[in-house]
Amino acid sequence: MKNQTLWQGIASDLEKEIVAGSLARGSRLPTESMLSQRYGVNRHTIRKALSHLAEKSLIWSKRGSGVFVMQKPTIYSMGERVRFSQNLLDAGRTPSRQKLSLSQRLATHEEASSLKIKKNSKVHHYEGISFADDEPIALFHSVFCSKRFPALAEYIEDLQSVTQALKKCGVNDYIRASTYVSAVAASSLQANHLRIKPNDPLLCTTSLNTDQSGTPIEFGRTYFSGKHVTLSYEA
Amino acid sequence: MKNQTLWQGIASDLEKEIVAGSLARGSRLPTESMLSQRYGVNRHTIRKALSHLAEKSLIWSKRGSGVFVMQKPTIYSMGERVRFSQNLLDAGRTPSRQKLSLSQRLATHEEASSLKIKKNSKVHHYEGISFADDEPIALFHSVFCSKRFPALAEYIEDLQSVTQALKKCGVNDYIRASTYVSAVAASSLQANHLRIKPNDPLLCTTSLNTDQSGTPIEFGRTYFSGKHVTLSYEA
DNA sequence: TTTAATTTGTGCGTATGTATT
DNA sequence: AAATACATACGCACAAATTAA
Repeated sequence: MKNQTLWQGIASDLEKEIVAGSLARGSRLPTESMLSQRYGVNRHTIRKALSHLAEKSLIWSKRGSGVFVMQKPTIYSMGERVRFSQNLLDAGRTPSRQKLSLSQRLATHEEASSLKIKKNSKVHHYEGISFADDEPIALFHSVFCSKRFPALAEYIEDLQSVTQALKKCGVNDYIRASTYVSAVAASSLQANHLRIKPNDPLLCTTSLNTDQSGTPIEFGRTYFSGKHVTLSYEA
Repeated sequence: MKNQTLWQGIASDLEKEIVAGSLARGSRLPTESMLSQRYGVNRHTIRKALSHLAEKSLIWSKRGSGVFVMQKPTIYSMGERVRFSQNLLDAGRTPSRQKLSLSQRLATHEEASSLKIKKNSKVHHYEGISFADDEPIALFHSVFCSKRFPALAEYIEDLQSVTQALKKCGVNDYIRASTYVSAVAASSLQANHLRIKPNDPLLCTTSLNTDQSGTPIEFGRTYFSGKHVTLSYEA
């Protein structure tokens, strides 16, 4: 480990602290000024080291706020009932969602056949970003039959929860009927939203939820950041 | 595209020149000093922009030499006769190889069964890096039956070519019998050799070459950098 | 609600080290 | 051996976002 530059030494030093746990996951690092004093180097040198750790997705920074240690990959359970918020709470994370769009449009062929509705039926299209502790971990978009759930959009808008909105529509429970998983590379747009790099691996799940009678309710795709999420298929 | 910082504007400017072709693939960029004069900014600002383009694998820099535009992905043909050098020459690239190791050891079960030799037979193990225009594009390792080719190692050492070394051993032609392709994430060691980031996608090919009579000659794996190589299966 | 302090981000200037030409 | 070109590092100043008073 000789012949290291200053920033390389500092970066590997901080990395050791992170993997050892003395810098806890999710915690805030000392400020750049603090670190530059501690190591006796210029702030730019600290920033170069931090930049390297950020590239490796070990930390992420927020202007005006601080630099934070990335959380461990989230284990996302894919059982019969898939509930975003509960999954994250179970993993000890704080869930939140950001709406990107919520509108009505005509169903695609794939959507119509999956939902078992007529082609060119109107559907609610809900699209957004899922966060865990302010870290984006997934992009989702799903469609619901407008005819069956006329007021769903308003409920989602108010409640910020698909599960709660569906309850308002009389659907007290829904079941994951099928899930397909594939691996794709992130587009630049997706990468931007998920704060990762383009072409980073994404887990793409295509899923269909039905009510208890087996009638399709929701069809959608979710792109999980491969760095942050591990899908789990345990019973 | 408003509200851009200086380095962002310069980076997107240079990126446009690269994709448009006015900065040719493989060519050298103006020096950082030149660019800082051209754009009327400090050299550090140029370096920040270049650093961003390097992260996107659009350019790469060599200390003391210059900054170069990355080559296009290499179309690597996987026809009946797979020849590393000829493939690259066909693609207009300059091929070279760097030996990492060349030694003898016992064949693994997989290698022995593929080469149709007895288990625990000795094999030549040849491992290295393939370059195109000084850019590493693949890691390879392959094994040959030591009993059949006793002097192969010396020939490879001298000739730096598997095809030529095999000719010295009396194999004037060999044929790709089978190729399996999968996608894996780069280990840190692989990433280091290929100048990419850990977990970047690699194309892993497992292949078996035989002579004209169908007798196995060479069994090996090659890990292509997904950024630089596209495998082609055209006839 | 407004203000002030804090913290990260951008940018310039300078100097020196190191590898290549 | 000398010039060139990228890499590292220090110091200063200000902008932009956040947070706390």
